[in-house]
Amino acid sequence: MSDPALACCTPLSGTAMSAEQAEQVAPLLKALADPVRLRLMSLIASSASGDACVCDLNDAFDLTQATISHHLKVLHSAGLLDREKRGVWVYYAVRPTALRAVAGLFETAVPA
Amino acid sequence: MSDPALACCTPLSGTAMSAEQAEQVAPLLKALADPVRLRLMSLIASSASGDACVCDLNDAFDLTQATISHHLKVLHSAGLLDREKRGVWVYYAVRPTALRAVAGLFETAVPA
DNA sequence: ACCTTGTATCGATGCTTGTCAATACGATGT
DNA sequence: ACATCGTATTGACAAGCATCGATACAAGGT
Repeated sequence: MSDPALACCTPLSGTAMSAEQAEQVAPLLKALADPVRLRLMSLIASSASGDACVCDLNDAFDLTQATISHHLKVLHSAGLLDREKRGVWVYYAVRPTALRAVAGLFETAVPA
Repeated sequence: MSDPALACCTPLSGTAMSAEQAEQVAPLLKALADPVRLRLMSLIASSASGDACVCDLNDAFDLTQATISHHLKVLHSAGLLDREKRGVWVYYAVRPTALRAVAGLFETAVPA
């Protein structure tokens, strides 16, 4: 189980998805299905450099540092965020492949 | 709170999403973040008629009828499914607008 | 060596959730 | 009226989760 974010590419519509596919994608959605984690993803994704320092993320919320750290861990373990330590600070960046895997679910598959 | 599925249109990337937006979209993702509910959505969405009878959905899972009914209720309350009673049977159909609202989150916003 | 600062982990707590057995409701047929 | 069939609801239970305070770890600076 190296990369939890390999769930890919079968849209909801079209042909019914298998139970295995559902079990693979559901954890990604579960990781995203929290207001705080959604905002964390959004903050990181919309940052100019493409990544964000935990120190900045902490200030954006009215929550304990422990709680933010927990949410970042959830997103990281789901394969949605990359983690890189630079000196004392830790930077998180979104994994485009993981996000694309989820996006694939919602491709309407309707030409127009 | 007429339509819980009006959350719309600000992708994760681009500009950071507001706390209110996150609180609106998160319930939709939470409703989808379950393997059984994902398969239910997929089964319904991929059905030829566009909707599916509960009687058929029950047979597709190794779960109690009560459990399936519960999951359908979750999806319906989230605004992801429409419910229509035809005679003795109940048919569920996906709400395209709701699905599109979620899909909007993952639009890469990259032209190419 | 020590203290400081940034981040992660631990343990606890209260709330939510997935599942079931049992039961209720509602429509149809006899 | 009654029995039947499809679906929803209720109540209960175990498991999971978001949050916190406290603490640990790790890297730099003095």
